[in-house]
Amino acid sequence: MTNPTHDFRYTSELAGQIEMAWQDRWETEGTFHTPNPVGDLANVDGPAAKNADGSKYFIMDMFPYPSGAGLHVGHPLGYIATDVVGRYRRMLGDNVLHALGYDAYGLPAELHAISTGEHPRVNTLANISNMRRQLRRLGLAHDDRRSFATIDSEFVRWTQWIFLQIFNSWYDAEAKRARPISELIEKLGTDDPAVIDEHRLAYLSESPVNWCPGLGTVLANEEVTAEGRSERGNFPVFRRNLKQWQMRITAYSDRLIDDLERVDWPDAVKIMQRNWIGRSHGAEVDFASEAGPVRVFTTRPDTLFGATFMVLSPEHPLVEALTSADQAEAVAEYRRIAAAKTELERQESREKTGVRLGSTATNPVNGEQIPIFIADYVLMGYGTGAIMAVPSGDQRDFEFATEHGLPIVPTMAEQVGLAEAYAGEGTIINSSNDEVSLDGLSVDEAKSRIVAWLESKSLGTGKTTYRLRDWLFSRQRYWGEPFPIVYDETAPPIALPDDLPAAESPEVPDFPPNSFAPDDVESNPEPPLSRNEDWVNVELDLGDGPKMYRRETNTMPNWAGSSWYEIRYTDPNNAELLADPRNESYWLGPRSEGGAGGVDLYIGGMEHAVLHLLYARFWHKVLFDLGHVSSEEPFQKLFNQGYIQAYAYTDERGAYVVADEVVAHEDGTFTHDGKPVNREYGKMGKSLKNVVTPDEMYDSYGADTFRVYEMSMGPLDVSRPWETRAVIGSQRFLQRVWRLCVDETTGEATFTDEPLEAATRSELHRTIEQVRVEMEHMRFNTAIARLIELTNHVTKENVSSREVIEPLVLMLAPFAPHIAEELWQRLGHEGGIAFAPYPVSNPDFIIQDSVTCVVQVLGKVRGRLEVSVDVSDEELTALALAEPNVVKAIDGRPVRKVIVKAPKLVSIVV
RNA sequence: GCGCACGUGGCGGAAUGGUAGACGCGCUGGCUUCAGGUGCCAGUGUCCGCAAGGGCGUGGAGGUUCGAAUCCUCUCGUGCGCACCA
Repeated sequence: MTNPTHDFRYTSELAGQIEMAWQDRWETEGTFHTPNPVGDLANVDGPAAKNADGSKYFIMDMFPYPSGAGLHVGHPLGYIATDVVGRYRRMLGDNVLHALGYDAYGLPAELHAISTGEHPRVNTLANISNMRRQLRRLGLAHDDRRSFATIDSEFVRWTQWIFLQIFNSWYDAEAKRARPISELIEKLGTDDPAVIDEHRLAYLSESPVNWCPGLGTVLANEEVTAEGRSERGNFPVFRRNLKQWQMRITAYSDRLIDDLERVDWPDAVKIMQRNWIGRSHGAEVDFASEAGPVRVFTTRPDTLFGATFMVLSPEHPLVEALTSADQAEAVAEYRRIAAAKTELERQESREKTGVRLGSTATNPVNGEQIPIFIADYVLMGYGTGAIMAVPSGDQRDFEFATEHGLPIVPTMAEQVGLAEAYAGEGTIINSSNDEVSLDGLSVDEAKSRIVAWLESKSLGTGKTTYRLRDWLFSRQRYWGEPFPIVYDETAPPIALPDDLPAAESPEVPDFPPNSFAPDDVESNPEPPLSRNEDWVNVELDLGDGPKMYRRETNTMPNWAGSSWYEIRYTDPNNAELLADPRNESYWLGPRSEGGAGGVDLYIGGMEHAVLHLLYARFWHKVLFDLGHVSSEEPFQKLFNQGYIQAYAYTDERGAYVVADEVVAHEDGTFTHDGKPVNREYGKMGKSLKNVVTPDEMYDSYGADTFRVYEMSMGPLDVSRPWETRAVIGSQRFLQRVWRLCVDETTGEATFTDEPLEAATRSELHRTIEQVRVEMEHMRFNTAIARLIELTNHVTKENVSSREVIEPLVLMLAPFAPHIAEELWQRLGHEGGIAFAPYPVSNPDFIIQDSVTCVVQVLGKVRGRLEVSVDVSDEELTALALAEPNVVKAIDGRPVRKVIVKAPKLVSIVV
């Protein structure tokens, strides 16, 4: 403290002392230990016990990956927000569950292990403890008894258990739910693996998968970017036929789409999930050909009469059989070129190239012989890999037809005369045969009529297809959950029974690199675990006496742990069950009949809109079907927080310079070391030299100031730039609040027991009312603005009555809990503020005897009147028309109309 | 190309169709200080004016309305998502 007269000022040093003292006290007293209905966490000593009968409220953050780089100021944004909500709900009397775990499997730890030779667990645990320290200093009200990491052997055990539940179940399409595989065995009357394994929700299959040599592993579709590269590391990805584990997420396509209606999520995320699943309704239609029926999928069966040719994907299995001798060479050449193109090249070229096969197919609705082509704009991976081409109704077909001189037959009145395809609504024309006519119908009517006709003639069926593919679930990594699967000499996978110790990762002494040159197409996946013969070969007694088995050597993707962790928070130490049903249903169960249930508030970034959030919903639904959870959805309400961005600066060579040392000039330019630099806006990162850490904020301002600043920067869901120099404003605010209670020179209490004057009391109750509304809508920036206004008001008026200071401190508590606890104690309260009741506004105290009335003339404000709130329309009109400035603005013109919204507005039209 | 957001002072951002710019940063002036910093007080959209007051202002152009940042149409720009999905 540099100023001797202000020994008791709320400085960063004092804030730090207060904050750490309260953090210790919360920990030793178990303040945030939340009671469970049953089990080891049922009884708590702390103050949370008094909320045990309150309404339950389960909040979650998207848990962090414990990266070695530690946290920057952007990371805690969501954690502070959930903490504010949690602390607010506790003060409302809710029983709040809030804890934080760590998503600890992942590639960075494995790469670090490879480069250092140190076991990834060592580095990961060190990172977790560093992150814990950084987060503890923030004062988050977490129940630390419920924290875990996905690498904990107890947690892994349950991840493996869930895998086996999925492995041992099948999807009953009629009942629209998963059922135990034993019921399928009973139903089919066989336990032959060749039959049964086909139906498992987790299954091994040889199919085209994404092979990424650069990472040395296969990847899920969701992990591959549109450019055909890995989301992590940006390495090229190749399609390869490999035998891998898959999860039958496609069985849940409809439920994953339909149940989006039952959750409170941002539309943007819902739309992304719907697009990703990509459901389209249409029909499959068979076109007769010399090689047998060629089946196509179409969403527009109503345009069948306009199908003037067919196009197969170059990889379509019937291509050879349908190729005539004189086209054989051209077809082979086209297929060769198509095969050599990467996915990206195929997508980039929009030219409608293609080759005639030389044979024809029969359009089933009119018997016409139409030519068959192959073209690479038709993809083998969607629908049936073959289309009927309707150039009048599909722009791609139109372009192809124009290119190759093929007939274009309009089937929509709206398309006639257009120089392009017409895909909208309208009236069908040119569409009839001897048995059925679609002419004059709308698109929807025509669709159902033609599908009915096709079905009656066995020429086609109504059909729904999806873009979603099954989830590729195995990885060739060391640092992931091992599969609880072994093999004997007869190939089919064998589940390790529950009572046998599940496979733990072997302690491998070294981690040889297992990736390949990024473009090495010839390379093959090679699971690191397979090199460890001692681990791979294991003697087990699975019922037929002790025998040697080989373990599955692939590991699970790092999405596994995050696909079910919400369940474990409810009962983290349960050794017998995933979670006791009484705990699970209390915290996650539906709040009302027919509800989907789930976490009450889940806050995290947009980047998981598809990946994590889709996988977690899928696993949760399987567990629901199998009776292990009472909730159908894992997350009832989702909120995407924005990101804290930062400026970075490059010098003339393009190298990043330390952002902290850059000087801004009045003309909008920036210099570093006197030399001009360029500013760019984006992420915070070590390599960009613009990282600001929470630790720096704790040192310079304290955790409370940092929390208030992050919450007051703007709406939570909007991204915005970090500005360290603006943090001071939040500190000034807290200093003013402090000064209301504590004399900066003597440290003595400054508040009094005097009652408030009516005007200030009115201000207070108005503020309480407004702040409550803002809190309910998570508009923390405006809630804080209201608190600052109240503080400034009482500071200016020199009011120091506890009647206003106490509610102010209470409302401040969710944002700045440490200073609030400290002041609450100084105000003479013993019990701590975390569970003190949130202030309630009394409308009787809100007085408003006069209000400013605005007088508009032709929409422009021309005068203001101080009037009583209950002024009558007539009175107000008279007052307004008499106001000198208004008279001047009317300028003698006749008044045509007066609109009065008493008491706030009069609008005069002349 | 398609879809969804979003464009407000020097900056971050406030505004149930009704006083545009709450709150904060910055800036200017003052007090405090040997000084720097911290703190406190006052001012701060822009143009004209000593003032009273007035003109112009929410990316741009139209429209609806007594009244539009807010609703509608078009347009420009930025961000995000999807992308030959039949």
